[in-house]
Amino acid sequence: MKPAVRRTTLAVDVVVLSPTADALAVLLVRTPAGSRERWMLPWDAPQATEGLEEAAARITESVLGTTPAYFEQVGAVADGKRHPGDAEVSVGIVVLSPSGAGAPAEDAEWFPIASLPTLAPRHRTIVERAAAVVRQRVDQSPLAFRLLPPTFTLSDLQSIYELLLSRRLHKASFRRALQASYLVEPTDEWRSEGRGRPAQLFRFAPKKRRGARRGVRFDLFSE
Amino acid sequence: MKPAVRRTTLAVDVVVLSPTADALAVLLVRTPAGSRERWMLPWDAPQATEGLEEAAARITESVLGTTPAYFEQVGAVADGKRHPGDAEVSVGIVVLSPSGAGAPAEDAEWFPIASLPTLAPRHRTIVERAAAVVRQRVDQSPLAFRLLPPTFTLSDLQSIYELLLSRRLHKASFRRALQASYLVEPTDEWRSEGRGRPAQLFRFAPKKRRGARRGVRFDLFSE
DNA sequence: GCGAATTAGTAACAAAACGTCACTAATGTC
DNA sequence: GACATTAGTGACGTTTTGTTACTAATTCGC
Repeated sequence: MKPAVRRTTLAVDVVVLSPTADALAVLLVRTPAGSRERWMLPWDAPQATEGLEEAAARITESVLGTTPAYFEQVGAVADGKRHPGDAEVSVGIVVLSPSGAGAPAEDAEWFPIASLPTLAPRHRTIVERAAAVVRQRVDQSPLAFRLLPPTFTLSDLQSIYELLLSRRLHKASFRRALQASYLVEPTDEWRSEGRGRPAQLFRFAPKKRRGARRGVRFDLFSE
Repeated sequence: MKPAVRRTTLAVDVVVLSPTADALAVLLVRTPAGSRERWMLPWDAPQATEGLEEAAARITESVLGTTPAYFEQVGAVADGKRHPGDAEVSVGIVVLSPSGAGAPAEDAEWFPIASLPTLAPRHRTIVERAAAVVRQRVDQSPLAFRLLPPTFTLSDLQSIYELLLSRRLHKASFRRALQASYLVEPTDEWRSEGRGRPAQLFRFAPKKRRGARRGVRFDLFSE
């Protein structure tokens, strides 16, 4: 084998996710005039000196006005399908943005992930894979907390999990599991939403857990 | 934002994993004369018409002589660290090869993952991330079965899980969980290894499981 | 041939985790 | 003050899990 590099057109495509009223939303930008679709994921080529997550941060910044702190890679895609900039290879990156952080630029808009407008096929693939990645990692990384402001109520947190997993969770079980995980700590503040009992605010503050590793799970094929 | 593609040097770096006697092994190839390190991961640029997994299959084929069937993406890396071919961006791909499948080419060799020779920094990163990815997904995808021949004993399977997770599992728990998962079915064959009671051979044959989804896990930070 | 060693496989029990129901608590609305 | 609404918890039965201890089938040494 005589390996050799080859110059390839590369794009970083960013799936910015944020919870809206009652659905996960994706940030899309309007395409330039003359494009086949009206909307696309924010994307750009990575600059020479810049890492891929850095590129994703820069792209997000330009569309949302804030620099996000949390990324997950969706992976690289070279499926031959059409990309808005005709990149041969795309690197998909998910950016998690807390509700209420930043504001979409003039040509950008939030869309519920379940009802997106038509996208270039490559972009549709990336959004689907992004959703799968997020769903898969939600209980192995502190993903859900990155979709919330620094302090939040436990009901808020449960709603995020319900959005991400798209199924209802039982309140008592959820709280018991959370308690056992030492991931949050209460603050002194309480928030009254209008009606109902005020809720205590918590913050994400994971404590070192002793390595109580359990057996194998065999959670395959979870559909 | 005016996104535009840019030509970038890209490499597909392949981490071929296979179980050897008592450790996971990585397949490395000798570097060309004059390189800083003596060994490297097999790699190449993806050809114009070829997907990334296809490229990984081709590269593996050229080093091991067999076309593997299972891939996991490690993700794209553009960390500025040195790559043997000075690619700006690497896509890492894990290939799982059953024990005994194929034979290393003349300039290739298996190394236990825990004691690799010096690699270019980029390659070291990719191996580390590959190990992490495999460990993380082992109970969500049928990963372990791809490291075994088509039929295997339950003790074989348990050993693979122990290799991947690098911790011991309890036999009874392991088998009970496996039973409940409907992932394997027994064959009529038995294998005698020399000493000890012969073991029944099983094959990987996942059955549709009713979606008995449970609550959230909060298995964070399982370091 | 026969006991010791070795590997495979399982039954059964205790502890932990989980799903659920039913309740108490604090607020706003009428 | 009754009631609707949201927050939070106690308690109970069921399921899952970790562990121990056993039985089963083979080879090895003698």
